[in-house]
Amino acid sequence: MNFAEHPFVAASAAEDRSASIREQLRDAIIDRRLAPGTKLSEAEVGELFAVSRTVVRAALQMLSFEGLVRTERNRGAFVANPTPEEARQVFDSRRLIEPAVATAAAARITAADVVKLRRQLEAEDQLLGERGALARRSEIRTSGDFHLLLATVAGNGILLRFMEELVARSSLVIALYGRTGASSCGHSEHEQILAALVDGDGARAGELAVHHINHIEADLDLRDVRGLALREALAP
Amino acid sequence: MNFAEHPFVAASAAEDRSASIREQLRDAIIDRRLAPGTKLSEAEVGELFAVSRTVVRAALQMLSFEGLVRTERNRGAFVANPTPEEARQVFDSRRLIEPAVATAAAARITAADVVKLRRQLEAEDQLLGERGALARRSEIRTSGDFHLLLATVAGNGILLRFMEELVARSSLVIALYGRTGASSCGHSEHEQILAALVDGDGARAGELAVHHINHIEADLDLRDVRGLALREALAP
DNA sequence: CGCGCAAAAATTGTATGCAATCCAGACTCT
DNA sequence: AGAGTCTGGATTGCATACAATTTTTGCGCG
Repeated sequence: MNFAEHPFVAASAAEDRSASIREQLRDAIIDRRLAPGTKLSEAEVGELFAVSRTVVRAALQMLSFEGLVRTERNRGAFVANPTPEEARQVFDSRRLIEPAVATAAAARITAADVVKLRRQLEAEDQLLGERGALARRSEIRTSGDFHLLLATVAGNGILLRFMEELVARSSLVIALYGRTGASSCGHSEHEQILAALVDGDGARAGELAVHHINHIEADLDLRDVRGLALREALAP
Repeated sequence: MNFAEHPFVAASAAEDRSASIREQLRDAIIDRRLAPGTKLSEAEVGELFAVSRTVVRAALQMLSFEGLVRTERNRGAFVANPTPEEARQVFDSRRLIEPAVATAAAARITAADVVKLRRQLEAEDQLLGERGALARRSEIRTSGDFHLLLATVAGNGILLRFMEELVARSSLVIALYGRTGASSCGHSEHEQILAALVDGDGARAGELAVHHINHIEADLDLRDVRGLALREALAP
């Protein structure tokens, strides 16, 4: 039952399959097709992607480093289930890093960058118009891509990688604790940030970024309500 | 709540051998017993630690994520050889994160923390007194531990992990580009920062942290002089 | 003497087998 | 019945075997 032509795959080429699996799993986690706490059995994942456990393990290790899965020795890997405290730390970190990223981006942005960013905003717009849970999920991920694009423009590869992790974890947090997924990442705020960037107004871009993050976090319900942590998850 | 002490420690190295190997390799890289560009052959490392290539690969993958080794597909893993540009990015990132860490630490520091930090400073003092290249190397690493301790006190696990990576890469950069390894991490500045912390003066602690990083970077020689990049390394 | 070029050697990428560990459920004893 | 214990099955951790790829070596030729 290992038929190669599976729905996914197709994505990147045959080379570096563990990276490909990592990305697909990450996407699935981020838009919550995989619920937090879900067990990611090596054999099962391997069968799904038609690879051996070896490469699955590599992918899971990467995701573990990113904080998207939690691994327990001799027990396996599970989709991360961030606590409210961890969620706060994620947003604290973003509040620290993103304004600096925005400011740096303002100083380095090029016309080509602007084009890319506008395209990104259009993609958001489109999803915003659509209805349905699937669109909501894609919206969260797409919205995160805007922030990553910004970090790319900023030109600091290390901060970009940090941002990748933070954005991914944010998506997970939003999916978990978000009240109105819709306004999760106010679209107009992205536009305002972009406007500040093209004006070359780094300071304003930074401020807007902070406000933006505050708004996102304000939409979360981070009350400690984990009384029923008897079993982290119940879906095998 | 199985929240293992993340910072260093590593508990007993007996279990999880890949983590143990990762730490030993990291230490070796940081104090430059392993020169940048050195090839880390899986078989060789495995023989050295008496484990199979499987666990070596896991360790190398982790180090690759940390930016301490660079892996090329089908070619292997090499000790990272950061460019001046990467070095600047490391310090830019630290200038961004560390003041916030210091400020947060000032707000949360406890008496027990102060004791730990003082002990750390004493260890630095001792190494500062010793002569020899080995002491210099240990000094760089120990000095970094002060910063990590600070990040632990700050209480944000995510930023702590970022700091771990940044400090490790800094050590590598200092070893590579440092002029006077001795003053690489002015000891008195650590003391000043600690003093600000016990005063509860977060703002001052933050400022001192920035100055401190500036001093470290000022001691580097980051001119682009990589003309002889014919072979990244010559020591097999 | 240097320059391609092909085969061998070495090294990494992946799959698979085995031992150790964990979990679920049946069983026993009180 | 309830609590503890034991055993069977499943899953992970690790080592090893094999395939794919790169690097080196050896050789003939200009």
